[in-house]
Amino acid sequence: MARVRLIDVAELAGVSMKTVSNVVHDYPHVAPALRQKVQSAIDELGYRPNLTARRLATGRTGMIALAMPEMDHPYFSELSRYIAEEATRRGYRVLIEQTLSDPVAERAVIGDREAGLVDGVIFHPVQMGTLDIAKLAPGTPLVLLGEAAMPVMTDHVMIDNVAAALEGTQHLLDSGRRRIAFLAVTDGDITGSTTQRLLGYQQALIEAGLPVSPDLVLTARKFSAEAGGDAITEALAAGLEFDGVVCRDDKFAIGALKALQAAGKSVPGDVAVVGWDDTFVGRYTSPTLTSVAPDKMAIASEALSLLEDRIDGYQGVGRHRIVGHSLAVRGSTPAS
Amino acid sequence: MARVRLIDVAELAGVSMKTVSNVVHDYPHVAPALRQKVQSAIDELGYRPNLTARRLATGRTGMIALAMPEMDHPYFSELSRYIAEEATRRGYRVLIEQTLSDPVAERAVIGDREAGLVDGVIFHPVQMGTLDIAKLAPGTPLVLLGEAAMPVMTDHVMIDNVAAALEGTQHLLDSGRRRIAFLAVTDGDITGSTTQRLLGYQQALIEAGLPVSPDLVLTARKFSAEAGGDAITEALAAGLEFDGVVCRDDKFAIGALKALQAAGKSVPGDVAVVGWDDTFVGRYTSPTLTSVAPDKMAIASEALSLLEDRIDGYQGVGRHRIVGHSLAVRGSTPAS
DNA sequence: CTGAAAGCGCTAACAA
DNA sequence: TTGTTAGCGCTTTCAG
Repeated sequence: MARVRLIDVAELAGVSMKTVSNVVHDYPHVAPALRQKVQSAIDELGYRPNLTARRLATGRTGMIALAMPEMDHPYFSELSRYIAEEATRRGYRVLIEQTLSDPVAERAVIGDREAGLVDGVIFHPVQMGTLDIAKLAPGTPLVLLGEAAMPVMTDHVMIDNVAAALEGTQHLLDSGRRRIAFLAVTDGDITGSTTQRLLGYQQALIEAGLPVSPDLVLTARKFSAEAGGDAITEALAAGLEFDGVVCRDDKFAIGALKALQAAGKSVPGDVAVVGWDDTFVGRYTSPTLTSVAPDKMAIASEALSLLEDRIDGYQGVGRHRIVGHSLAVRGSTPAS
Repeated sequence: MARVRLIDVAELAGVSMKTVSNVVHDYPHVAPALRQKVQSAIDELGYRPNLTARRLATGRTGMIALAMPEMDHPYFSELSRYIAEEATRRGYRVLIEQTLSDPVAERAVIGDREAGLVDGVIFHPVQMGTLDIAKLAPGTPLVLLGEAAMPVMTDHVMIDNVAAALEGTQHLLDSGRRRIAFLAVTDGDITGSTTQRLLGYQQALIEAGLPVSPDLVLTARKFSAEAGGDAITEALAAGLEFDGVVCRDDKFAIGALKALQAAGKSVPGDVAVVGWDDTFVGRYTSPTLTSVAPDKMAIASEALSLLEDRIDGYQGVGRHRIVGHSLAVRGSTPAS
């Protein structure tokens, strides 16, 4: 019960604190006999080093913070898992910071009024612009995730959104679709992901010699499957014709799937659907969902590499890592 | 850059550390003039209190650990979200501990060789029995989640699995189904959730005067949608007839949905399906999934209440909290 | 290869 | 109301 300290072990073993510490840390140069004696003292007392004290002495916490909008959003929960695994592999523990896309919470993540909590932060911003971030960022090592505008001073990991959107659209074009819509979002996307994806979509149309019609860009009112579905339903009601739709997000795509079916359209027969993030859910809708698949594992490991550099003292300018992506082709698009 | 300490602020402001500390903590009795002076010194230096040092001095970390099998499993990610929110509300930060159902990782959660990391632990065990847990549990405040066998010495939050399974089965019976299967899991469920749910299922059958046939208890080989689907497919191939199935888990239910459709059975026409956990995915399958819905928010708040008691020194025997559940009726079962 | 002592930055009891 | 001082438990020079 009463907590045992290093010095207690030292006394029982009849050695100094340093020696006990050496044993605890598996230092090479300790006489076997001593090590033995110390170890049994440790066992007998049930000694467990106090991490807080160690941290104060070393200045390292062995923890990183992972700040993201929602931990139960499929994309973020999947990404978190990989980040957690990678962090564990590298000897860090993960502190979760859920921002719920709240600007105040986002500022708190990096402009934190307290120090010494974590060694570094991996942050997926939604509301904060890169300028804000650069301005507020304290000395804490920081790596940004997601599509925050490129010219940032901070380290940053993302996929090539333009290329990915182009490929997704291309896939639809390959199967003969000609009137392809894009399902975007109105608000809450300051970071420009939608813009970049839209760009890739338009580029694909242009390369195919097709017109880029603003009518075909639908916008959902919020980040939810329902809102995505509503946008589709309204477009259909307004008489818009399209035979394919590239969605900014799997959630939208799922809503779209439902809305299309409700409207009597077959997927992919009448309308083919491409989602984004290759989320777990997309494998269980019907039809299953074709989706742009960011290499989540690569995002996790790149992010941790960059962060670890910073933690180890790297002070250079912001680095940008583009990691791979692919298109997970499933039932919502015809085999091209 | 160079970190600023309390004493630096004190010197600049020409006061003692205690006074600065008072200001930082918003202590009531500080002369306004002094407070002002100290505050500007804080701002000028950009002072931010070092949490690690504070912890060492106070003995409280302000953090709790949340240990669960997989952070990207829909049920756990949803539950985590509520726990994180509740924790934030109560002033705690959440450290994530992903066990991946690995016995070694599970032991590490509570038998940790390090101390002083967190004030308490919320743990959803999969592999560890309650005896193991009780034996290993150090002085750390601990609350268990999930269906670990009841007679534990530790605090524990769960829903009434027997009753919930009974209601789910009852719902099927109400709509006239008579050959109702139960989709269980073979391994990896030491904690007895399956057993309790099976019990409720059987009880419902008995109350309805129906035979309890072991043939109707199907078992998936692992915890995945695929495995759940396979179990259904095999049962169908073996000529088993059933018009309803209660699944131990939404994942199984989702697999079942797919397998039934693949076999040409309509849902809920030919076979009605009930899932468990009322997970996000169930709202986007087709048909949508009827599912037993644990009150996740209640689980989160009860768990935190119990844990906070323990953190505050409560030493009594293990308490068990049964929180509410309901049945989210959707498209996979006919309106009764 | 092992021991002694000086911090790490903050809190809190005790004085003033 | 404000200042002084002794820890919190561990790490880490620097001697021995």
